[in-house]
Amino acid sequence: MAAAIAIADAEGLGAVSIRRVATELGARAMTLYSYIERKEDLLDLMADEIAAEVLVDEPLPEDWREAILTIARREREMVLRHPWRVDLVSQRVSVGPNGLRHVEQSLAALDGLAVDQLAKWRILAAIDDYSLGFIVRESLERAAPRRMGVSDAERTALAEPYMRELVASGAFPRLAPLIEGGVAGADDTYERGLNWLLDGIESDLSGR
Amino acid sequence: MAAAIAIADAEGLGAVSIRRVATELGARAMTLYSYIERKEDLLDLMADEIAAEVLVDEPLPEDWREAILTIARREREMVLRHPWRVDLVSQRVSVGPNGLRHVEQSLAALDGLAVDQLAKWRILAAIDDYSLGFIVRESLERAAPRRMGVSDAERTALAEPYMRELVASGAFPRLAPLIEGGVAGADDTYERGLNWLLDGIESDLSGR
DNA sequence: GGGGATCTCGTACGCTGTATCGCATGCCGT
DNA sequence: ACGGCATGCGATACAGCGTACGAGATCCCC
Repeated sequence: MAAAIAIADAEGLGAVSIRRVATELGARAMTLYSYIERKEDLLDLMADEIAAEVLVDEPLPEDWREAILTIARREREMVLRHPWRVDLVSQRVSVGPNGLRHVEQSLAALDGLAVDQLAKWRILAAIDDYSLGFIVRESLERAAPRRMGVSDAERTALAEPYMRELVASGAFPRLAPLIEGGVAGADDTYERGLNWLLDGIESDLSGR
Repeated sequence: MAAAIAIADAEGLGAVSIRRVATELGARAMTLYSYIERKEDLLDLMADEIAAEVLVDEPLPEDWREAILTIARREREMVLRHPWRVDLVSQRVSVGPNGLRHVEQSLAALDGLAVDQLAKWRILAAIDDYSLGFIVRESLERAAPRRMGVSDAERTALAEPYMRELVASGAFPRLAPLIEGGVAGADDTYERGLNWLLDGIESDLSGR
């Protein structure tokens, strides 16, 4: 598991093959099958292993919003450390021990709220959905240049006239200025969206 | 492209191999390489093709929240029709013509808002992130039973004692009742979360 | 010391994406 | 009408994948 995670961290999930992991361990491919039944099991184990990294050790803040933000930040940081996590997101339901501990801790963050468990569950689901979406998109944007390999400048060069044509076509009057100007923006995007969502939840809780 | 989409709809993205698509077209594998350079190109084309399905034909509602909801619903419906879309989400940045038209239309939904383009961009990003996260999670949950194939009952049988042990262990006091009771819940989860987010955005816009 | 269980892994099968190259076809200029 | 060339199809092949099967080696226990 540790070997597989090391490979994935360094070279991406695509580099994690049974043979490769075995080699890294000084063994042969089929040896791994003494410990796992299929490759998917290894992926599940990897996911749960890094899920431990989002667990908050110190006591959670009293304020539920601060508690949620603390956890959410750790989720994001974890994925930045292990970008391959997003590749698993769309294909494996991960409910290992550490994943469950994380859910339990997220529920604990809402201890102060005077609503029933189901309501808390729904609140968490919404927050998780936003987090997941943001993290996937962020990861993708970070990975995009790297994925293109050496062709980075080349792709940009190819994209240039394409963009220029789009702008010139006049079919995208609202999008065009954003492309031309670039959408740099500060890096507080994650927390801004999260706070919008928390604001909405809070105002709903307080009877709107 | 149409052949590939048909295969993916019916059997999942995993069934879309070059040979398979070629066979479906009465051709041989290498023939496809006359039209695409690599398989990734085909995937990009497929993604942009179905992106057309989220474009709203009729005029958008005046109210920006209604307009956003209209578009968001179409996104979700599209992915329900083509669940394999989520498999692409974590590996391809898709900016084909239809994808761009979709972005332009989303910006148009915010025409009524009195903020600059960058602010609109940020609002859209937050909404998109939530949508993406929800849709990925929903898709995953729908796919999970199917993915396990015949072992559906078998897996449930395996999971049963595991869950029982978790509940009994007392390590998950908040999670346990949710597991025991099941988390059915109504199916308006998507729009509830979306509305929370829109509430937060709106109150921010109105000067809080 | 014998025997049974356990762990390792050599081999092989069917699958993947795609590089290379031979062939057949059709169009074009003379 | 005919020769030559461009174009597109596809056969073959290669390196890689996950993993089923079963042989061999090792270790432990009676």
